[in-house]
Parts: sequence; C-alpha cells; structure tokens
Amino acid sequence: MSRRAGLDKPSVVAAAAALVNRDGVAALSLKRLAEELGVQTPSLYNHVAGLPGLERELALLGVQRLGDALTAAVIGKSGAAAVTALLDAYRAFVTANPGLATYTVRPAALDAPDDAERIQAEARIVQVAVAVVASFGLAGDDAIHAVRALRSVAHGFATLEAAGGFGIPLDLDESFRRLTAMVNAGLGQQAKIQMGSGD
Amino acid sequence: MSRRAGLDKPSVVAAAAALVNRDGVAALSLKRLAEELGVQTPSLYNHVAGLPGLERELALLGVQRLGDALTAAVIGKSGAAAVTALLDAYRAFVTANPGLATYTVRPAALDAPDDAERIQAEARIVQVAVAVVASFGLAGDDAIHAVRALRSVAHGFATLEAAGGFGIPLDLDESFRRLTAMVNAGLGQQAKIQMGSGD
DNA sequence: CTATTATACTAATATAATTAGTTTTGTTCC
DNA sequence: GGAACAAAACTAATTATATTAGTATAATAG
Repeated sequence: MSRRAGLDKPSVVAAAAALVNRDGVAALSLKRLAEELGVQTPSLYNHVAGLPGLERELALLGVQRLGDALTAAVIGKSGAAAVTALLDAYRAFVTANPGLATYTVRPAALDAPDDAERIQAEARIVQVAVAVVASFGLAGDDAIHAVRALRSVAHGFATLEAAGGFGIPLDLDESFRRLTAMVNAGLGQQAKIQMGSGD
Repeated sequence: MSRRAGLDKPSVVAAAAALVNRDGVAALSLKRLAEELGVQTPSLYNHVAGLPGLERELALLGVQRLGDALTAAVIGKSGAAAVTALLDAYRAFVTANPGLATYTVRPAALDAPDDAERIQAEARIVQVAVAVVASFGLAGDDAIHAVRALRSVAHGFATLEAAGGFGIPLDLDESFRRLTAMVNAGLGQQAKIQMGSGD
C-alpha cells in the first residue's frame, strides 16, 4: 500500500464527474470526493484549485464532451436528419451525464470572461448548431433564432426528463419524437419564408 | 429596539425567495438569511425546519406562484392565444423569479411523496396546461405529449435566458415569438391529425 | 395580574473548506 | 548509486455554516 494514490487532475475531475452524475451536484464536496479517492481532503488541492476550481474543470469537461457528442452525431448529415441527430445527441448526453450537464448551462463569459478554453469549447457547440441550421437553408439572424429554438427544446426536454419532471407514465421517446418533428416542421417553414424574401 | 423581530414563516420564506432571486440559489444560507432579517441564525428554526425545510417552503411557494401566474394568463383564452399566453407567462415568471423557479423543476413526488400540498400545487399546473391543449383540440395521450412539448419549450428557453445562456446580442423577444409560433403550428398540425383519426 | 406560549437568545457540537507547513515519494542528473 | 529537486500526500489549525439544547423574555389569554 504505497503512500501515493497516483492522482492527477484528469482523474480527480473524472471522479468528481462520476459523483455528480450519480448523486447530483448538491452531493459534491471535497470531503466526499477525497473519501472516494482514498485520500485526505487537502490532498485534492494539489490537483484542483479548491471547490471553485473543481467546478470550473467540470464545466470545461462537460462543454467539451457535449461538443464532441454533438459534432459526432451530425457528421455527414444535413437538414431534418441533422436536426434530429443533434437533438437526440443532446438528450442522450444529458441522460448519461445529468450532473455534468448542469455545469454546461451558464456561459463562461459571465463568470470567467478570461477563460479562453471554456469560451472556445462553448463556441464550438454554437458552430455545430449553426452549421446544422445552415444545412436547412437558414442564415444570418434567422439562423441564430433557429439555434436558440433548438437549444431551448433540447435543453428543456432533457433537463426536465433528467430531473424526473415527467411523472405521467407515457412513452418519453414518443414525446421527444413529436417534439423533434415539430421543430423540423417549424425550421422548414422558416427556411421557406427566408427563401421567399430573397426575391 | 424591541427584542422581537416580528418574524413568521411567510416573512422568512419571502426573504429567502428574494435572496435566491437576487443572488442565486447557491447564495442561500441560514447565516446570510438571518443577517438580512436582523436575527441570529438559530432563531430561524422557530419558523422553518432548517435548510431542508426552507427549501421545501421555497419549492411550494414557487409552484403556487407559477400556478397562479399561468392560471391568470390563460383565463378567457383558447387555442393559439392560450398557448401563447401560457408560454409568455411561464417565461415572465422565470425572468422575474429566477431563483424561485429553480425549485419548481424537481417534482415533489420524487423526494417527498407524502407532501400533499406540493403535489396538489403541481397537479394544478398540469391541469391548466391540459386545459389549454384541450382548447386546441387535443386529448388523451396526444394532450400529454403536447403538454410535455409546451413545458419543454417554455422551461428550456426561460431557463437558458435567465442563466444568461444566450450570449449573442439578438432580440430575445423575437426568438421567443418564433418559438411560440413554431409550437402553435405544431400543435395545430397534431390537432388536425387527431381529428382525422376520429373517422 | 398570572400563566402560558411563542420567539429570540447564548452556548456548544459537527461538518466542510481552506491554508500553512511538513514529510515522503519519485525522478533527474551527475 | 547517490544527491538534488519537484510533486504529491500528509497533519494541524482556522474559518464558516448548520444544527441542537437549553434559557430568557416578550406577547397574549384567561
């Protein structure tokens, strides 16, 4: 039994992510995390800058992983297929990482305007979404409005689902399919209007 | 300067609600709340059952106020006008009460299945939403799917907006108008399908 | 006016975050 | 292989908060 636990920043952050995904963000404490890692609480300060620093790392990890998932989901797709894949991937990410997903909501720009790494990771997600709506024929302000709609729908449904907010025993997949269809129809309508205005 | 601060449960909960709306739910502590009320921390235990009890009261207050707002918004309306009013009222509530709204997400049934007061307040909101989609011509499972869509859209947009999640300087009201129009179009489509299946 | 209750208090305990300073382990360089 | 260095863990101590127990005082009912 060596005195070295063999920790480093990634392993500490990964353990914290597992903790918040399992027991919720309210359950995160350095004490508890240290116990799970078989180490004394102050030892964690060798790897993360206290609780605020750990939360920053969780936010970065969450945004990066979400960006990876969304990017992978839409590769080679366009139009309605891309929108459907994007929404499904967002929902799947939140379902699989309910704790981590919580940290992806508040933009870095508000609390840490100098955190280029986080801001860049967030920008990548917006870029993916913009590309998806572009493949639908939307550009400019229309594209931004459309991205906001996509994000609202995906975030709203997935967050409520993860929080256990849909109590009635009726197929959630079907609810999400219908919501996705509604979004695709709405974006198609928008795209038609936009093309018409180009004359 | 009397020794009595004149507190009671409603005033303590109201002060806590103001605190979380102003500074966020993470800023809520009995210490801080007691300071704002000009009292020592343990005195709060005469009015609420510690921090967990206070959070329960905030959840109840939030769900009741949200129910009031939604009910008032849709009185005398039906169809698309009712849906629009419902979504607008939800968004306005979250904007005006970002902290309190946080406590309305997780259903009481999960943590406190015996808390009849909270569960009833939550049921009232569902009833209002069901009535709105019924006025649109939706019933049964279709109504439940529609209510989930409404809630996802409203919750998603309003939560992201309140969290400052929409960074790009483009009119948020216009984004919400388009999202609302999309929902109304989608529900209208659903209603048409449902009527057709009745033959 | 007295008895009762409610409200606020002080004192004490427990848990968690954080800082400071120390020890031990692993690595690098000669 | 041994010395020097850096990294990672530790112990000890401080601070902040929640909570409980027990006490005193103000408001109120009879």
